[in-house]
Amino acid sequence: MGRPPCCDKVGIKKGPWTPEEDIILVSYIQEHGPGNWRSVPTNTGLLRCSKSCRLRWTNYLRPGIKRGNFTPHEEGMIIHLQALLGNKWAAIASYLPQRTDNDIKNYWNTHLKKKLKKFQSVLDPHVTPDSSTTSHQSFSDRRSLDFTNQPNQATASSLYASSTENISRLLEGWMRSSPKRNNTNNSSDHHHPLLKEGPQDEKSSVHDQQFNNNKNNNDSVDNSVATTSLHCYRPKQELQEGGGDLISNEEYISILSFENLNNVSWDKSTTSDNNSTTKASLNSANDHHEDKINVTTIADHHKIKQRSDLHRQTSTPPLSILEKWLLDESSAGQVEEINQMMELSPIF
DNA sequence: AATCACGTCAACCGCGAATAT
DNA sequence: GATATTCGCGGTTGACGTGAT
Repeated sequence: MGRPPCCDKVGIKKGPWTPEEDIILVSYIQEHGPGNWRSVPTNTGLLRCSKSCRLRWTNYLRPGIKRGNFTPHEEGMIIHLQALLGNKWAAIASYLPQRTDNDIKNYWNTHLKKKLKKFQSVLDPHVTPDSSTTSHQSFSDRRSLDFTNQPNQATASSLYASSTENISRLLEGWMRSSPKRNNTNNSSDHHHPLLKEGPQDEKSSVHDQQFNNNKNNNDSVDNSVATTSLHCYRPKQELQEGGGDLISNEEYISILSFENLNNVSWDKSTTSDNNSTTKASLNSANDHHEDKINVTTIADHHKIKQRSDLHRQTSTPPLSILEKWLLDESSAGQVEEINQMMELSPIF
């Protein structure tokens, strides 16, 4: 006996959401808070299934989402977390609060995978492009291959912006009126952003309010939805100066370092508060089984982390060294930093 | 100018886990 | 404890845009 569908297929609308639908959904969630998705379609009159509503909210309408180009730091985080956790996009997204798992997944599949392949072929022509491991990656890779397809991203961003601009403004108004976003008890705040005009000159208000802790100022200061502001990073220059795909000695060293990093559990360097795990890790630096256990531990941690995500956004938990680094986007000299970290650590 | 191929990404689907009854 | 319901995740699809021919 199969599981019944989440919603009646008859009369359910599919496909892209219209601004009107977005407004209805946002309006409802503002009043009732996210959750109880089952009741959303019936209460709002939206001809969408509950899953679709939830997805639309979590991936696009939820305040605090940053869209548009991924920064080099974000790329690095994704690459390393993917190497560590595998395709646990939700877990990875928990380290990038402004990015959705769907966004990260898409970015990985469309951009980073290719970069890795390209890089691997440059690094070692004998390695088959689709060799299973994706851990042989480094910031150097990012730096050398960065932004080779910026124009496409820019195009996509502006397209998105054009379709959701209204929602963006709508959300801005909401954020101003209800600082405790995503609070399921915020129903007392009945201020309707829909009925309020959101001045365009306050576009930075959406996610800045929530994630001030881990944002650097070099990052996009534009809205959670894409804006016309696009970035031009220095790596582009480096790319040109460095002669395209060729990598320098320094970068090569960095690559090797990251290989080491990925061959051992990150727990070894991060779980100072977990003696047993750390000990086990230290005692078996080359033991893959042990590594798996450690990775599992981290994955479990992520699961727990996800569950408390809603509450986490207002109270930052203690961060491990790794997490601190991951979330510290001001680490402009990340490559050097990581190399130093690994040099200092006997584990590496 | 028309057509084709490719890239991107929003959205859907199916499954498993979590929670409620 | 068993069953039903809901939620969340990851894989995949398909529409759309862009560039090449």
